[in-house]
Amino acid sequence: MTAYWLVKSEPAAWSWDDQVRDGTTHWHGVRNYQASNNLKAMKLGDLAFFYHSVTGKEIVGVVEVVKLYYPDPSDPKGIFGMVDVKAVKPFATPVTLEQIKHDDQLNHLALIRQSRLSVMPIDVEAWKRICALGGITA
DNA sequence: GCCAACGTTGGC
DNA sequence: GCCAACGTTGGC
Repeated sequence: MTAYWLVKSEPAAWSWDDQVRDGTTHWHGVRNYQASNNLKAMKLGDLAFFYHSVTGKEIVGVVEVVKLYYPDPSDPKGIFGMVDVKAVKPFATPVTLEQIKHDDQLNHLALIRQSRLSVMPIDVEAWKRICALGGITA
């Protein structure tokens, strides 16, 4: 059973274009227990929305989990881990934070309620709805 | 173990 | 650029 997620990245640091160019990458740098626990819960083949935070504030594409949680070598304390993700497809139309905030079926998401969380689960209904808004098939 | 101080994220 | 939210750190 595929689970669905959302991961955030500031495009100035790491953008969807960077992700597409490099294909498969290490989702390193998470330094928050809740986000890290979400990474830990990801399974191979799970899908995640790729969200541009700060600049853009919109979901721009879909990535797939291709390697399970393992230690993040960039964490000097060796506490946090990461997964590997691969670009799957871009949204035909990016779905903005503004849209999600004003959508009765979507404004329950942690993206709105917990704005600082950088890795979060997305329920199936919300996944389907956002895919529809983005002009892609779920 | 509490809590004040501090640092970071991310929307506005 | 500001600041609210909130997680982390460290003194006690």
